[in-house]
Amino acid sequence: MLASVIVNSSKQWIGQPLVYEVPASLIGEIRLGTWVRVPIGNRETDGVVVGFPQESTVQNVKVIGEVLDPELLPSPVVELLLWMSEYYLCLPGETLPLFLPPILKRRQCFWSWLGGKGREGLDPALFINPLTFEVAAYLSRRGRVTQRSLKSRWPGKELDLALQELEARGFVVREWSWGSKASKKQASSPGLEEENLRDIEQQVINLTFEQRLALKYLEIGLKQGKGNFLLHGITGSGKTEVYLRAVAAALNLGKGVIVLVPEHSLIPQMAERLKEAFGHLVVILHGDLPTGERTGVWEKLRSGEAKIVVGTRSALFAPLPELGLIVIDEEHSPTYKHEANPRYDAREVALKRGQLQGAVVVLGSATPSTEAYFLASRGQLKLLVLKQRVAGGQLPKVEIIDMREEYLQGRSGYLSVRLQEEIRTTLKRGEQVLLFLNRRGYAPHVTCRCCGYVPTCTNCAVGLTYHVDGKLRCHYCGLEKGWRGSCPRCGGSLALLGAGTQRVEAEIRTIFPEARVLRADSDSLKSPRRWREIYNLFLARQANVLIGTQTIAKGMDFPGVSLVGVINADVSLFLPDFRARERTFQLLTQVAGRAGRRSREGKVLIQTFNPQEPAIVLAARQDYESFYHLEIASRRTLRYPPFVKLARLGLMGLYEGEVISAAFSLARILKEVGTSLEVLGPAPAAIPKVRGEYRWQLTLKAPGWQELKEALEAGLGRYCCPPGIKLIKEIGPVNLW
DNA sequence: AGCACGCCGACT
DNA sequence: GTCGGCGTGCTC
Repeated sequence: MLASVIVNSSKQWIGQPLVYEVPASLIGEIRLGTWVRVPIGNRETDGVVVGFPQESTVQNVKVIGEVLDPELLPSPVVELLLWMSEYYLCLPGETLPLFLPPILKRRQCFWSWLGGKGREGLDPALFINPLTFEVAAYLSRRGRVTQRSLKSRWPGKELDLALQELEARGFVVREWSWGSKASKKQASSPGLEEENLRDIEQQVINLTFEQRLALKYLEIGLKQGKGNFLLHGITGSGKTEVYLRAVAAALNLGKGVIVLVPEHSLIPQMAERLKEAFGHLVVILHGDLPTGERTGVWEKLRSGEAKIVVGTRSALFAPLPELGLIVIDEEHSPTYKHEANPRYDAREVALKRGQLQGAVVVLGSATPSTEAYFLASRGQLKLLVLKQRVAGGQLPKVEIIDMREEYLQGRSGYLSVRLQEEIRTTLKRGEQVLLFLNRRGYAPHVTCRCCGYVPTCTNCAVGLTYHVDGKLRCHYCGLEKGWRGSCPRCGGSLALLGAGTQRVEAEIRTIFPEARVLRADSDSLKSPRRWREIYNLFLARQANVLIGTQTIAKGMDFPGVSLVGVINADVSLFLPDFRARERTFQLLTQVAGRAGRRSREGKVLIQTFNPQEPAIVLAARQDYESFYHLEIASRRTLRYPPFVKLARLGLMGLYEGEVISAAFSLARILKEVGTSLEVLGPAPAAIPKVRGEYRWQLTLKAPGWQELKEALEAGLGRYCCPPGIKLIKEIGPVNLW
């Protein structure tokens, strides 16, 4: 019997699994996901079993030495690992780390005596092997002994045979557990507080009709162990209540739950809601947890001590052996795409994991991705709709402000007269204002008035942004440059153009000196603690104006806010990305949803130079369906997802000429192999140079994943990547490159 | 990690 | 001509 094993070579996992022989003594002990000790070269290391090939082309197949843990990973999780490696074109050894904690802790193997009291009842003649009697006598005295101690007492192969004989005849049983402390048998009750569950049950009365209907579908799915759903609920419609009730239903079936949120800052509020209901069954998992903590959480989930994990996309790989439900909140968020190998999409992986483990998958959003809504229209996701706002909250009044007119009237600031008026009256009423701007820093464009010189980053070939501390910064690599105010080329004066969060903050402080202003962007939020501080200050009304970027657009619930201003709705609209309009629509809809979440009527002002743009007009009307129909028509016409499957091949290197010629020769090969493959490019990447490396790209279109993969395999098989060039393979790219 | 192989520069 | 620097790649 053979096993393929992902082997650890020092700190790295070898990409391609290696084939070993399973010794007769370990057959039955080894399955998918077993952690084993194996020989490699002239030494030993550990590895994870990921398959059982029939044959091997390798001559000197070595033999697996020892089982370190029979079930490090649940089998379906190993299947998921292999599927991901194939789907995203990477090696299993690259995928494995996603599924493992930073420190692998070994469980101990124990042998427990079952066969009656003392050695009196034991007859040496009962056993074939003479050692067996001795071992039996020893075990019957001690009751429970680690394998390690038996090995030290009886070194050599004989012991294994003795234990095998005892196990086969039911005298002893093998157990795996942590440490040497006496077995703490508690696996019976999941530890769920009955009272809390009852609370949850009672809350069903307070659900709206739509929420109850959605829940009903989810419960049916949970009972059947299958079903994929798109929960389309406008902001404030109570998606979270539906999630909570579905979680309770999954727990009642003895199953675990994974809840994903798009970013860090959103974990606490989701976790708090879940902890209120399910207490210590809830754990948090994300990339920035300290190593030890991450390992602890991972163990709790694996052992069943914890059953609900809340986290960012990496929490999708939590080792839950019994999985009932996966929730992906704010499903449309681009953060669900991983930007390193393996370049997976958490939404796709969640659907696959659900299928492999018999779990229900719920994608939730107020503004679903075009792809998800399309799947729903095809019946591949069951659409659940929440159109009503709960607790009498009203949709805000949205007003679009045409900034072209402002400028025609000779105004030069970044706050329109109308927005200033509204800020003034809002502050007078003692209410709060949220200002949204997608750019940090002070001025994103710096240009010489005389010769047109633009200070750029030497590493990244992008323009530098001026910051209030008097420095020019690159927003890609963080490079800082001093500022002299004059052009280094002609000595002319440099103009500061465009507005970032700092500039808007300055403008607010000038116009409203009495306002208490807070700024929330990645400059002011260096640490998650700082974000928490700002959040709490604003919530406690210690400030009345909050200016921010992305982070404040998502999920934040400030009851005191009655005015939301979008400074420049156009920034994201004209990016060279087929999803630019969708992003703009989503962003504006989410931002608008921040106003008037409670009973107070809210107002939203959107400043734009494109007041007719459908993404803006329809966001203002909170009209998702109309936007979707426009968008899906455009995707069909232009042949973009979901009508085709995309891939991106990125080439990086220190010398531009080499990168370009590599890109062209790769393109030529792909054009030759492609029957159903459409090759776009080569073209320089959107950011053509990052951290000193030049980047070119090819975009590939195919009818589906299968065709894409076949063409890529054929093409890349014939392509020899020159030294000094890095090739990045990405299936289903989501972000600009 | 270890170990082989391999391709350049300094030596006998 | 050979010896040996350590960069790169392989380990079933």
